[in-house]
Amino acid sequence: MEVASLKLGREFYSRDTITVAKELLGKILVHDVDGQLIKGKIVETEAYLGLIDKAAHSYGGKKTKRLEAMYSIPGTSYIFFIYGMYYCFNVVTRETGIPEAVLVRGIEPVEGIDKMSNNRFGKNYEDLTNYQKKNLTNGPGKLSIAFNLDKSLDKEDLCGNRLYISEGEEEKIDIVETTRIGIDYAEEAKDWKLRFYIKNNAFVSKK
DNA sequence: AGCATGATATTCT
DNA sequence: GAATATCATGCTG
Repeated sequence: MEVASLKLGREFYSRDTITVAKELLGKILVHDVDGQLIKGKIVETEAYLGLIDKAAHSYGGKKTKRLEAMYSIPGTSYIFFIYGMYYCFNVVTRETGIPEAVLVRGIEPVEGIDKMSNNRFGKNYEDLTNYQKKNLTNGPGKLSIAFNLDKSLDKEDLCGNRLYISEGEEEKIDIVETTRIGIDYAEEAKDWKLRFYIKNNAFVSKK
């Protein structure tokens, strides 16, 4: 039985990107893979501010085939391929046509943990080493493998039934604000504090 | 523990 | 042809 009210709607995504990045912390990412649900709590995000942000792919309003998702309606997924090996999952924000997004960098497994561990390491969770358990979903490339996220889910509507985000538990979340990862080339933008994570959470990629 | 390196392919110049 | 919003591995000490 579906509890539709728990799913985040268009109005959640069509707001200021920094607000969305912070409020995504503690929410639950859900991927329905042929009826089998993979769920995890979002614990780390980064905001990418399109036009003015040299770290963003869409800096200056650049438009290419790969960036189509960023110019789509808020609540669209933007999944890009990087370093010849990994996918990164983003959530498009703001009004349609403003190319801003939030990168999800860390997730704490909630449901379907054996599916995640098989996607990552080819075995069930109980057979993982402690090192593997710790590294299951603590990074953008890693969580994409665990959640089966790839190019086929680029431009997917997160207000649909295949891939979406739900409300988490009612809880007080202690947010740390700091600089983003892997964008040393971005000049002044590399010092902007646009990375947000839940304090003391084990699935944050980097303190 | 922390650092250096290599893997790998799509995208854009 | 170069760069890349990363990760795993294999050193080092």
